[in-house]
Amino acid sequence: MSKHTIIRLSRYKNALYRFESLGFVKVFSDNLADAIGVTPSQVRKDFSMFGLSGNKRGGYKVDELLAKLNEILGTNKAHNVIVAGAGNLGSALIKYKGFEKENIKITAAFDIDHSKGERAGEIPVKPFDEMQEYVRQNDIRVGIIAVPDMAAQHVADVMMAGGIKGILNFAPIRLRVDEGIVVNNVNLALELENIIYFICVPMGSGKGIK
Amino acid sequence: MSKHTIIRLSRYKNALYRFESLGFVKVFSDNLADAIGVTPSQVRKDFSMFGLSGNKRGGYKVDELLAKLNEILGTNKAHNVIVAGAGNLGSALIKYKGFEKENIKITAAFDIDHSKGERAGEIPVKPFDEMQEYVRQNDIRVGIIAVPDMAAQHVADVMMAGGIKGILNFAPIRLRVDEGIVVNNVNLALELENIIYFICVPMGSGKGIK
DNA sequence: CGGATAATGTGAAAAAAGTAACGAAATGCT
DNA sequence: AGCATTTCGTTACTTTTTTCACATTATCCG
Ligand SMILES: NC(=O)c1ccc[n+]([C@@H]2O[C@H](COP(=O)([O-])OP(=O)(O)OC[C@H]3O[C@@H](n4cnc5c(N)ncnc54)[C@H](O)[C@@H]3O)[C@@H](O)[C@H]2O)c1
Ligand SMILES: NC(=O)c1ccc[n+]([C@@H]2O[C@H](COP(=O)([O-])OP(=O)(O)OC[C@H]3O[C@@H](n4cnc5c(N)ncnc54)[C@H](O)[C@@H]3O)[C@@H](O)[C@H]2O)c1
Repeated sequence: MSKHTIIRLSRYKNALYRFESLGFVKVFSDNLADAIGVTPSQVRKDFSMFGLSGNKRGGYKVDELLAKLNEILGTNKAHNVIVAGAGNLGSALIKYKGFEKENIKITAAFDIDHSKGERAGEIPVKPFDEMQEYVRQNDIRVGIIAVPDMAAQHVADVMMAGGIKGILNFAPIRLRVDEGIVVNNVNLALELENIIYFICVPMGSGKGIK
Repeated sequence: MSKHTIIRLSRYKNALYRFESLGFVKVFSDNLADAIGVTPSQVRKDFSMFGLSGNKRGGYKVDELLAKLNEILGTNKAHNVIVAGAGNLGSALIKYKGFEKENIKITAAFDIDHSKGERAGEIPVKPFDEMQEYVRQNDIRVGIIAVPDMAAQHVADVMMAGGIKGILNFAPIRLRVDEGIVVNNVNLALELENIIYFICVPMGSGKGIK
């Protein structure tokens, strides 16, 4: 199943929560399409791929659809996540409350610098040495890498050794991982570069215009 | 030109810097392909779309290719960027040194909370009221949104009113923007959800397997 | 110097993703 | 109840993206 499809499912889900809080009890493919910026066909096709069906004229029932999407996406169950690196970015993530409403909970952070222990809110910042054992004991499946580039591969290796299956990586390098390990990279410099390219091109050199 | 192509160009560029620092003077499409995880054909096709050419047997000269990529991507010129919101995420961004090596500089941050002024390093945190004028006077073209969801659309509107053309948005909402404005969204909860889906599926319900 | 080789550049083929179109079924209205 | 209407679900089509394949040409080496 394509990654893009899954991303859209998450977006539908978020849109549905907004519709729900607005008092909607049913939605049409048009509504969802507008909400996330795709065509109604796309919505229906995405749904049909997962056997999500509505009523021929009544659209989709918001609560049912939400329940099914949460089940498909795994967001009906709680997921515990750890963070490696409690520096600038790591502490921002630790303090963020927004993950919990998606049923995702950061349970611990790990850093080689012990002094980071204090300043990161409620979530404990533990010594990095303890990470692998913590991961194993608590059956953690997802880890976030927020350490400097040079340390990222090593951290990934330790995560995998502990049994982690998915990594969200903020370091601007390509991690070498075992078969079956899922890695999503967030490269912010690259996002900015990308924006810069697209705002420069239209008035730009003439190169690169199709 | 496709966004994905541009992202790959940025990746090639990063890989090339690493090759350069390793002493490489020329590279082949194979090297670049391995480095960023695509096929050699893809590399050559990407390059050919921008008239980037190498030598039939000697590959590509690293320094020349880098110069051309930097020109195409706009990274040969410095770009000034502002941040709205100097909270957890905003301050992490402000303190990050990594953007400067891509010739991107955060010149100011803006927050409605004046007390944020102190704790954000060298870059000044100014009152949000001053943002629009600052953007205009300094000809800022790119803004980063790191304010709470509810404030994000308003911040985007002010940015656009000041003349900003590209937005990197961390708030988990879809911004409504004028024609021609480029928006890149970074939705971290969604990235985590996505990872969770893909690590759950293989052993999962059997649903959703193609 | 000339043939062997290795790597490019590109057009054609394949695959993937997205869009449109339309029959079928549920709803509401008279 | 019957009819008109609306919206789904699915199939067929279009567009985009990626991969393949190979002619072309620069380089190496005897
Ligand atoms: N801060 C940002 O806004 C930002 C933006 C883009 C990318 N990034 C990337 O995110 C990562 C983290 O950035 P940051 O600004 O938080 O850096 P930082 O230097 O503030 O924090 C890194 C933390 O990792 C810890 N650390 C170092 N080596 C470690 C190891 N082997 N094991 C465990 N912990 C270790 C350090 O003690 C430090 O606390 C970097 O790879 C950076 O390139 C950050
Ligand atoms: N912190 C994270 O790790 C994280 C993760 C995912 C998403 N996000 C998103 O990033 C955004 C920022 O998150 P955060 O954790 O830094 O929040 P935060 O609450 O720490 O910081 C938000 C800052 O924005 C300021 N602000 C509020 N309204 C404003 C306005 N109208 N104009 C200017 N400034 C204003 C506040 O004073 C505050 O300093 C949010 O949209 C959040 O959903 C953050």
